Amino acid sequence: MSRQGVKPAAQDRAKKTRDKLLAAFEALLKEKSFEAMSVADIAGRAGLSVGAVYRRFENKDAFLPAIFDLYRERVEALAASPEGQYVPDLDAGLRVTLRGMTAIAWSFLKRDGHLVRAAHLYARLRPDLVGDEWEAMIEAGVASYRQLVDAFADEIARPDPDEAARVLFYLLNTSMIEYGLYREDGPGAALSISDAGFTDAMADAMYGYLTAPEI
Amino acid sequence: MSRQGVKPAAQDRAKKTRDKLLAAFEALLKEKSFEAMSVADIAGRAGLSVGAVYRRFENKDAFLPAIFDLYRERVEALAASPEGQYVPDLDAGLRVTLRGMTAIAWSFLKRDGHLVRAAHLYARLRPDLVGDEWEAMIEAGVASYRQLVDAFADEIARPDPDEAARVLFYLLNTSMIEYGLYREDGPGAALSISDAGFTDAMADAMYGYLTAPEI
Amino acid sequence: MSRQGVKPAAQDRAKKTRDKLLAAFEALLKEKSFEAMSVADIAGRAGLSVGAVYRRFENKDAFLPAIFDLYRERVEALAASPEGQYVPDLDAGLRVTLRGMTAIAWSFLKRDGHLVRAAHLYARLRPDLVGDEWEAMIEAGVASYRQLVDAFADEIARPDPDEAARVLFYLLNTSMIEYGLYREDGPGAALSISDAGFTDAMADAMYGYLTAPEI
Amino acid sequence: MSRQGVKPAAQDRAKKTRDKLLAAFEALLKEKSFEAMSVADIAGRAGLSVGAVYRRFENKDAFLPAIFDLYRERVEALAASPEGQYVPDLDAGLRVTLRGMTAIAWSFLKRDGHLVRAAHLYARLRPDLVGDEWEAMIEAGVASYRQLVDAFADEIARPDPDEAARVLFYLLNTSMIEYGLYREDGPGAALSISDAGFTDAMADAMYGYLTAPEI
DNA sequence: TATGAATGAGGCTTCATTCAT
DNA sequence: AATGAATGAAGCCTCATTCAT
Repeated sequence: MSRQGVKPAAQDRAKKTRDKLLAAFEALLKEKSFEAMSVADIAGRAGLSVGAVYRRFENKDAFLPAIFDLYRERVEALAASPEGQYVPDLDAGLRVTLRGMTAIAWSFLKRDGHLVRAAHLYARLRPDLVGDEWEAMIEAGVASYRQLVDAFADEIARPDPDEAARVLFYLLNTSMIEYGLYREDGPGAALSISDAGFTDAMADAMYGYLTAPEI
Repeated sequence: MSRQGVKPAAQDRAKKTRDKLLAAFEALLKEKSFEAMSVADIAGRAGLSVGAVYRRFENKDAFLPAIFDLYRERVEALAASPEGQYVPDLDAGLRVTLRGMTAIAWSFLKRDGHLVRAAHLYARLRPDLVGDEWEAMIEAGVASYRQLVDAFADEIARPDPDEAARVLFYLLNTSMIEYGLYREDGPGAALSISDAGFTDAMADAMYGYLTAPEI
Repeated sequence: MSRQGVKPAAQDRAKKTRDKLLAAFEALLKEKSFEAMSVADIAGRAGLSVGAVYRRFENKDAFLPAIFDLYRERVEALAASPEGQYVPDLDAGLRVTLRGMTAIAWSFLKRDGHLVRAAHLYARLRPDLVGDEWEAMIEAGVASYRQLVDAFADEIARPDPDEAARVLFYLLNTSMIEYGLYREDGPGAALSISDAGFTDAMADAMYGYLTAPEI
Repeated sequence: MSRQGVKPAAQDRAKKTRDKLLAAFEALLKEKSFEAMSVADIAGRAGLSVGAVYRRFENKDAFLPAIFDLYRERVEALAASPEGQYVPDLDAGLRVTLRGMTAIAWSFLKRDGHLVRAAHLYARLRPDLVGDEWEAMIEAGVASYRQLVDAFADEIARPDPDEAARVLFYLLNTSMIEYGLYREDGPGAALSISDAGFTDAMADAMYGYLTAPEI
């Protein structure tokens, strides 16, 4: 029987196995780092055997790209959800809108931070394996910031809206993640501030960047 | 007074060995991650045997705190050097001063980024071993920002100067490091911008944070 | 009922491997001490890889309790065999019966002395790991001596039959083992005597203990 | 300067160093087994350097014979002391005399058991290194028992006095050591008896052996 | 001569991967 | 297809011994 001729039932089963493995992998990601996790761990958590893992994944490293798949999936789910609709509220103004955005980003981090953490970590530790997984995510993010920049063009002093959107994307991600994921284990430990105070401060920084007049 | 029962000559040799090991360790840190580095690697790079490593370091993990020692050492060296003297130039104003600071931070990153990278990475991966290494560094950094905040109190809208200094410390570190160390392997890939453009943008964000009026 | 989720075939294989390892371990025990034996030795002797050892035994020390398992197994096999049936022969009398017992113990030592040696050695060297392995063996042994003490109550002068059985157990074990296992390497070197002469002498000592009148 | 020409002062120093090492070795023997003890341990305990150890002892194993030297030394000291004079008291009789002997042996074990333990252990574990250290000790011991056998020839039924003395030596050593040194970690755990009860029981066993009539 | 630093073989253990069933 | 047993390279660490100072 040809490869294409795999029966739907078999395909279903194969997919179900893969999903079980990915779910197990994600669950473990909440508990330990990728290195600290053995293939047997993943298999066991999925209720499968080690051999089954190697039927679905070429090797352990093949799980790393899955981090980005899951990450993207959650971002898209957020974007599609009502919660994620930060429609630029022109009446409220840029600053308030930015505060709304940082608050949403914060809640995303609280929920799916393990994926964000893993994505950032392995982009650093194994850049070769991560490859261009970032690009699609970045471009999607930048595009949505571009909408915001365009919507509030009046308030914004930056001459290049694309660059502004990119800096915005960079600043939001960077500033939120460090504190949201590693508060006590890095520069975030300097802060003694409430969560809302923090997200507002970051929004203000972005606001300041966007509205600072040319020197 | 010399260490009990250890002759000065022996002490010298011991120190020289330790220094060789630390130099080898730091060199390897530029090439690979701590996990990817074996004790034999460190010994070989230092021109020593494995046993010599274990005479100076209790175990492999004992090298991790050394990352912070080296980091601190370099920060102090910078602070003591003419280059590191960003005396608040009251005439130039806050914004220009901040740009000067981000530029200095940038050059530090270009030179000693491997230490910064390692410090951030292992603060995340091995928080237990890193302990309170951050604290002293953080407090020193915050203190110097506090001077700046006080010097430019007129321009600054934030009501709490200590909090402002802390957010400043956090923002500077976070925003510079991500781009300086991982440009292509994270959100930094969104940016297509010159180095100076980047450091200025980050300075502007900090400026914006400091000067944004209360809502 | 089979172990959860483990097919009988796999179970068989697993057991076979464990048995191979134990056989190899026992064989090595005849040649060298536990410390002198590496895990690779055991694996090699069993025709297996090092990893296979660690699938069946948590670590090298986990082999130590096996010494006692094997020991017990052999004692039980002896007790179940015709040779091991030293039914108290009331007509022959206590002294002759004791001589029969020491002779049986002697032949056991000649056959399974390596286990006895290892058991005694590691009970001394690693008492923590041996734990209460002795207890069951001791109580079983004491119980069988108690039968003998009761059977020959007429001939025996000791007032407390339980204590008598315990001293008997102690004396038999102690006196036989030293000479049987280490003849030339300890106090046993003092003796120049035939095997039968030795076992008879030990039996006489036990007889003397049992029959000595109260002072 | 020729080897013989070593000055007395230097010889003194050499001897003092050796003595310090032996004292340290013996002290460590009370705490841990020979294998568990490193050369650095011995040197450190003696307040000397590792190199100094290797100047006095060819290698670590060269300490093993010292166990027997110390053992012998203590036995001789006991024999020379008033306490050790178990002059056969003909009036008291053989059985009482034997009880006196086991009591003396017991007190020796309580004091110098660490040497006895080590001697027995390494005679087993390293018979090659121990060589004929036992012989002199054995012959000395046997000789003293021979005196006793001769003194009480009337009470003793054994036809061969030399053999009797040898069995006596063997039984005393063997039966006392096991209980005195390893009570809980071997057959001795079977006994629940007072110290005096134990030594008396062993004496009775020896008495029984000596007085049992020929069959 | 003494010190203690350096050596390096060898032991234990882990775990990604392969393979027999 | 699935299972889980087996493999074996590779890493960490110890410590007897040697050697530079």
